[in-house]
Amino acid sequence: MGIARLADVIKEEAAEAVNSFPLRQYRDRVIALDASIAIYQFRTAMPKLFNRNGENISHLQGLFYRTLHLLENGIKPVFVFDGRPPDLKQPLLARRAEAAGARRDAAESRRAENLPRPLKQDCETLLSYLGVPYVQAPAEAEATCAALVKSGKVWCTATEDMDALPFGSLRLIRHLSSKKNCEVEEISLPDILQKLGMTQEQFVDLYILLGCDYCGKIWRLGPKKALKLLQQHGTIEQVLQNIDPQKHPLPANWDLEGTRRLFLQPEVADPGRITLEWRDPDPEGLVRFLAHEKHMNESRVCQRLQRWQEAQSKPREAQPKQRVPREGRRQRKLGEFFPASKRARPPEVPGPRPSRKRQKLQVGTPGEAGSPDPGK
DNA sequence: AATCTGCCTCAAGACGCA
DNA sequence: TTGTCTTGAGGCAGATT
DNA sequence: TGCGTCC
Repeated sequence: MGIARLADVIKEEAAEAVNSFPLRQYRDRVIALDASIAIYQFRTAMPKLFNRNGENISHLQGLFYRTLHLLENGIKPVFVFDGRPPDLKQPLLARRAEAAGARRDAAESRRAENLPRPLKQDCETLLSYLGVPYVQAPAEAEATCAALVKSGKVWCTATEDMDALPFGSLRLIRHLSSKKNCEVEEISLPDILQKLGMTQEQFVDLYILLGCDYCGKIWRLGPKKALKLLQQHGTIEQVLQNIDPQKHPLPANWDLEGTRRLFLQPEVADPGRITLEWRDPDPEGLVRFLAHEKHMNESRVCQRLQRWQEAQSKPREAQPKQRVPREGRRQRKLGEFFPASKRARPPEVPGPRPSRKRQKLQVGTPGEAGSPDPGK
């Protein structure tokens, strides 16, 4: 995969493009996250948590905790859901499916990339109660994240996946989830291009030569040579004319043009038609959904919400100028929602579902909020 | 000596208590 | 009743230039 | 800080 290689190339050849900032620097920033990757992580990295109905709820717990963590830090998250994987990815998915063993039909492999439907709906419901917007991408989530960044609606993409850079995300941050060091690594695409002396088109060519997900790689052409040759000759076509085709055979079915197009003109949600709005989390709805409907441990949910609310009422260290009345924020008191002791659990049945108002894309003002540039 | 490939492994999330 | 074994990163050996 | 637990 080109991902590790690209990270290495950037660190070695364009170290200036990589910086570390404390999470606090991103207060009031809008950050796009690939929902599918996050959810996949929660389902694999966490032990399986089954509620009394036998449903796996790892992803809900993970998403709940992580999102609150972001909100507590003043970050405005936007979750972007994957759409249909591009056709060029089909061979890759098929290969994965084949490697996985039993899966045989194409439909199966197609679905493997997307989240199962109920899973996704649960996440959307949870995000709605958290007051966090989400966007459905027509194809690759990373591509739509990049488009949102380019449009200015979003400050950066948070992902471990380097794909966002060839898609044109101007800023990419990594290690957002690790809570320990609380330091986030930010990679600046313009800085990379400047340092490498490349255009975005050439950068995409570089990514292709490093061996991206969508097409194979040229035999015996590694990161060092690929970079040097591209800087020297400008395009892959020119590079090919300057290497020995015997020693560097092309991969089979190498769709160079298709892959380029995929990165340079990807199918994305139109940022102009998307408005993002954040609301305060709805504690009552969260308890109803997570604890009563999904049977997450109620006291855990309440405890976490309480912590969140305490953080809310604290003055912000990041903006000492702004005097926020200590007690005053318009948060309602938690006690109103939660029975003081957890014994007051309502009867089994969730009853009529909490009105599942689907907020498609919430309307409101984009979180274009200005705080000083964390990037410098 | 530098570079590339292949193969191996490991671990992965967030909480709270000690 | 309940899954799955993916994905990326780092290290090392050995081949190729 | 490390480690057991989360359903």
